[in-house]
Amino acid sequence: MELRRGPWTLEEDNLLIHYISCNGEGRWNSLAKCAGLKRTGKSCRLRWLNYLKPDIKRGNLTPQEQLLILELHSKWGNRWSKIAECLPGRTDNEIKNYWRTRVQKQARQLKVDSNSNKFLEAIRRFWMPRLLEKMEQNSSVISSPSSMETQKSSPPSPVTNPTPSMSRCPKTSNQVNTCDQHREKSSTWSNLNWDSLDSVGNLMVPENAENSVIPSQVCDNIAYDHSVQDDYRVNITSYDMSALVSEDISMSEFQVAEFGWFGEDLTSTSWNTDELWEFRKPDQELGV
DNA sequence: AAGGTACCCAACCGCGTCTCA
DNA sequence: CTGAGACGCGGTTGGGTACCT
Repeated sequence: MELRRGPWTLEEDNLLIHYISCNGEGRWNSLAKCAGLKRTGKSCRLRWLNYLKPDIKRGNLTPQEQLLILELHSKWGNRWSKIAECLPGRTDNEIKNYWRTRVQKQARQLKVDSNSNKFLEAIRRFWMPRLLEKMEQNSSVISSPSSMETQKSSPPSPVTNPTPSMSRCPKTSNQVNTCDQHREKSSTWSNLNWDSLDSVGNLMVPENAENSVIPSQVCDNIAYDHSVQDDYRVNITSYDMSALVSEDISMSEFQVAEFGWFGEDLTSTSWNTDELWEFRKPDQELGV
């Protein structure tokens, strides 16, 4: 029998869902045959785990999820499945994609290794606090959680949307995107402060940034202290970020190539205001 | 308007580990 | 113990879409 490859069709999704709902998952090779799917067991498993499984959370990663990913990756490295265990409803594939497309891109532009201490410290000392600051700002203009627009995490709907089209939020006009735009800026990082952030948290990048490095004396002297408890799954919302925002290091000590990432997330991520409030409730557990 | 580019993400691939006969 | 099949993980690719020039 010739095996099918490529994108799954609605019919295939329905076959897989129906079979698993009746017989459970596992034994993927035989499952594929019994369900009448011309797919490998591997393909069926992947489709189920990454897309069709009912408890999969759709939509962009919330800021707190992003923070958790950064923190866990600094501890565990590319252990995507292990990291995914701490983010209910998120798949290792999704987290891996996030890391590769967002985080590693920033590291490349900084010309540092995404696993280096320098990059980690840049994240922890500036991006995370800045993200939290943005969250504070956003929450302060919100009158009440109940009035917020709510984005419910919805299970995949293969019947109506087997392969959802991607949607990218348009970039704001003042967002920094390209090296050409960077070259237009003449300021130096020694002059950089938080006022260099645009309205959505992007850092406005100076001309000479691409040749700059983060001073090692700054990063190397910092003891890397993981304050996160091992049981991330339980403590996902009680993660204390206060230490991150209380550090007294000026931005001018760091020289970076582009910090568009968190700012971009703040605009492109459809994290909702309910989640912001949830993030501020220290004792609440997240979907565990 | 059209072509080029960047981005996102679903899906595939290779390989290591596990399980069981 | 060993070999085969199943499973799971991490790396990579390719297609679709949005944005840019």
